[in-house]
Amino acid sequence: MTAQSMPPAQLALQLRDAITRLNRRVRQARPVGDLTVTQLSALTSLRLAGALTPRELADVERVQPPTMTKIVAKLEERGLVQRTPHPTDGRQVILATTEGGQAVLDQLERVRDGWLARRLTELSDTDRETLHRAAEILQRISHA
Amino acid sequence: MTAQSMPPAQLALQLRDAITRLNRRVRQARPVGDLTVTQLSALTSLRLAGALTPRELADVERVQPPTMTKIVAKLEERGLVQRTPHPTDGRQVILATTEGGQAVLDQLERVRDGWLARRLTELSDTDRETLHRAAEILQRISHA
DNA sequence: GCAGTTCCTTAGTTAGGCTAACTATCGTGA
DNA sequence: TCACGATAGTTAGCCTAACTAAGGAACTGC
Repeated sequence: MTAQSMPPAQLALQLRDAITRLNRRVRQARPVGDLTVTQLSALTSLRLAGALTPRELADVERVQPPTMTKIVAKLEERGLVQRTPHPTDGRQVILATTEGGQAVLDQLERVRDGWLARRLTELSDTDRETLHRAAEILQRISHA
Repeated sequence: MTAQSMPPAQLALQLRDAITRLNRRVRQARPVGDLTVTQLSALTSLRLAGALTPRELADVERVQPPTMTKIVAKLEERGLVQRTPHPTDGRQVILATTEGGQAVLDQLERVRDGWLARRLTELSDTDRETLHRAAEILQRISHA
């Protein structure tokens, strides 16, 4: 079936099916240091940005602030992120990765998303190119 | 960045990022009759297959049997699926959609995945074609 | 006919999401 | 200047969704 003959509603179903199943699969594989996909994602975003407030990190991760409070609490428990008070605004907190957090991400650099990466290795260049373009589209959609 | 210059490990990261975020978004929108995405997915698979045992449905949905027990329990509570004993094997149960379940799916046919479908409508034919091909690849991967 | 296996369920845990409501701080306008 | 609304973060409580461990019931093979 081509794009011309597939209406958005049907594509939505197929796409949702694909992402929910793949999401389950990816979540099953807990790769690095017992961190979940969600925790790793937050940690990665934090390092990428350098330092963020919880609200900013919540916005980046597309979750509500209380959810980010929990995620950050888990990461802090493990000593992977650090909270420092904002220099001028007493309400705000600055989050940053610790050396331990950097180490975990460095390890991630080496291990990466093993299961998914292995599957991708088995694909053709064309398929990988398709997935790459699809990922860009989906990221754009998610931020709409 | 093209497929040639993007190694599988990096593509895996990008793809994982895209699907986890989109998954969060899709889960937020509870479309039909108070059913969750997970429940709808199971119900859809069940109708597609006609009738399945819980184990088979769990395999299709890529969850562990206890998880499927809970999902089926919720669907049964709402009268959307029916359990009948296996004719010869007393351990097994046969699951099938009820008329109510069919009705919900028919309604779904009409409403479909609203939020996602709307986003897809805004895309170009080329982008939709890309997503369609990507979904096929991802579905294949999830079952590997 | 017993031992092992399979199927399903129950029980309990954990992660991750939400909303509502609270505390503390900030900023501003009368 | 100070009272009050707005903002940042957390807490509390609830839900879904996944897991593992362990159990009972039924089947199967020797």
